[in-house]
Amino acid sequence: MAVMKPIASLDIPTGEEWLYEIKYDGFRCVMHWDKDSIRLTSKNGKNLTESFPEIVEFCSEHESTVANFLPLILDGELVVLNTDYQANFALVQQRGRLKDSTRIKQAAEERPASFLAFDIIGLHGTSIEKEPLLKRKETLATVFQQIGKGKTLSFVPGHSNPKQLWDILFDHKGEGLIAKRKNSTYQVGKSHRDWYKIKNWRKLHGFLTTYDSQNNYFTVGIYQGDDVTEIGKCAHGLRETVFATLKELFLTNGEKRGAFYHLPPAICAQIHSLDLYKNELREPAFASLLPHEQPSTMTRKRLKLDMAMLPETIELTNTDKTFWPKPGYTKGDLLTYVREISPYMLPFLKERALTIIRSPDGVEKDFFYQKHLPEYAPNFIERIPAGDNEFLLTCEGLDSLMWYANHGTVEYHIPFQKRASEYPTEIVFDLDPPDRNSFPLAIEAASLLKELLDQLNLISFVKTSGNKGLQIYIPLPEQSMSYEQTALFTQAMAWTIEKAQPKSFTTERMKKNRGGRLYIDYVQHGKDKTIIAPYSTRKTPEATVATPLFWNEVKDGLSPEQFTIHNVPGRVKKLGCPFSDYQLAKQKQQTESILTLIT
DNA sequence: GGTTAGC
DNA sequence: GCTAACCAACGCCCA
DNA sequence: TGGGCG
Ligand SMILES: [Mn+2]
Ligand SMILES: [Mn+2]
Repeated sequence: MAVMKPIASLDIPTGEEWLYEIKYDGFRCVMHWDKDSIRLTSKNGKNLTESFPEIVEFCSEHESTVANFLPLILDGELVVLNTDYQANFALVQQRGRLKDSTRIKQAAEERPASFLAFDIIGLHGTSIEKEPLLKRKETLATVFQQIGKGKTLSFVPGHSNPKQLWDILFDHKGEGLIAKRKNSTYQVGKSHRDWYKIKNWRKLHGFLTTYDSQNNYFTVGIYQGDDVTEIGKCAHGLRETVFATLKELFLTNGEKRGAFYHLPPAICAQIHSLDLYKNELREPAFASLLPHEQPSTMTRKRLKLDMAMLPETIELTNTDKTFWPKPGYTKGDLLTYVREISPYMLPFLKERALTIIRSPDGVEKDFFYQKHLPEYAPNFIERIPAGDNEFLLTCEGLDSLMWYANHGTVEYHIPFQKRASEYPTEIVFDLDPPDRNSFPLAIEAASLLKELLDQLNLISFVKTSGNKGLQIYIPLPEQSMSYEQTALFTQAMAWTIEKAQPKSFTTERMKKNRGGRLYIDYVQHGKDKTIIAPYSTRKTPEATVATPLFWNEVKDGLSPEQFTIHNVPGRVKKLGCPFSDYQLAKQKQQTESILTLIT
């Protein structure tokens, strides 16, 4: 299926005539949607229909909503989304390779794909390629008004402010932007000057070790300790004269082995790349040569920081300082973690007054709680007045999060209500075993609680606290219950659990009276109480994270130490965020059963 | 981590 | 100019 | 009222 292809560009074209879209990393795909017939075709003509049954199923179910438009042709990107702004190419690629329909079905269940439509080129069976882009976008919007909101099939909106869009994209570490001329027609191929792609390149540092005279590629290496590791091969991006000089250098001074010419680490370069996947750079290209830099500085550690794309809004200090001595994680690792996890974590921090724990010299050194913003804090942190010329802490975006992390914040605690609201946004059960060894008690209690909540038809979520226990969330619709009501419910449930297994569970507050039993901390849910935020790091020796779980993970073998700043970002990308449907559940939650129970 | 009193 | 000291929460419960 | 608790 021949499609209109964007032309690579290093900078964003600006002006009134341009419309901007998020670029997603997936399969470029055209959807032919006719009555009782959905066909997905890649840009190379490959039929993808069988590989993405969830898309086909969604369309079939919603066919009646678009009956008036059929047959229609949508152009878009077939993706597996990590977040609204970042797609997971590795996963969509794996999906495309699956042959067995059972395995395809399973993958569609675990990580469902989305078709993100950015253009419509056929309507009522006739081509509308000659209509201007803005008109096609309007048509597309009309079609999607009928289909409705949904994750499986959605609409990529155009934006007029590229700076704003780039900021969002940067915060989410998205793939890039597409700039499209508003009045342009749809022209297959690349012979146009109307669509440009601007990628969100990571800029990393390495040295060149080998020249391959067969294909003109240079191998990029870095130091890993004293050893040199190769991370990719690079040919494009240099001016012709520079490239020729570089080639000549390798040919004359390099040690020849077959078609290869080797040099010891000396020539340094800045490289553009989309990502590092399995120690291999994706789409690397030269940005520039760095004649004044030392190859000894091009280390694995520096690569990690380069790939993290930490915001440059504030100066990030002491990135080498050890914060978790036991596993050897540094402040740089903390900053990298919060940067990576922010799209998943920020929704739970926004619009709430925070209580943080800071431990500026690492988790084994002095720490303190903080609820008020110091006067010297940057202006981009929103201030909630709290009398006495004091202001409560807020965290509305990545820049704020980075500022907190740079100040040695290792824990983020949040209240159950948003600022300027009296109503809890969720009910949370806090299950505290006496120690890590008793974590199985938390698994037991959580499973029991889950059964009870299921019987009440309540949607619940579970996370590790990152310390010793588990916490169970019941999202509530806006202003649906008061704290007085939720208190009655948490107390009733706590007593039910305690009564069910009094030898294992207790609501006794005094530690000395608990006798090795798990504490059902129902007091912890209330106004002005706080709970550790999802994905917050913890001040534990192992650098554990308060980690959202899938309910089917709550079983023997689960333990809090399995989830650390080292592996949680990867876990969330691979498995998805178990709390991704939290907002949806909040809307759908039926609280009648709770209200009945407490009256 | 940032600020400030004291040397 | 440097170092050291100082500062950075709070509400509820019950003996 | 202050120590325990989170
Ligand atoms: Mn607790
Ligand atoms: Mn310090």
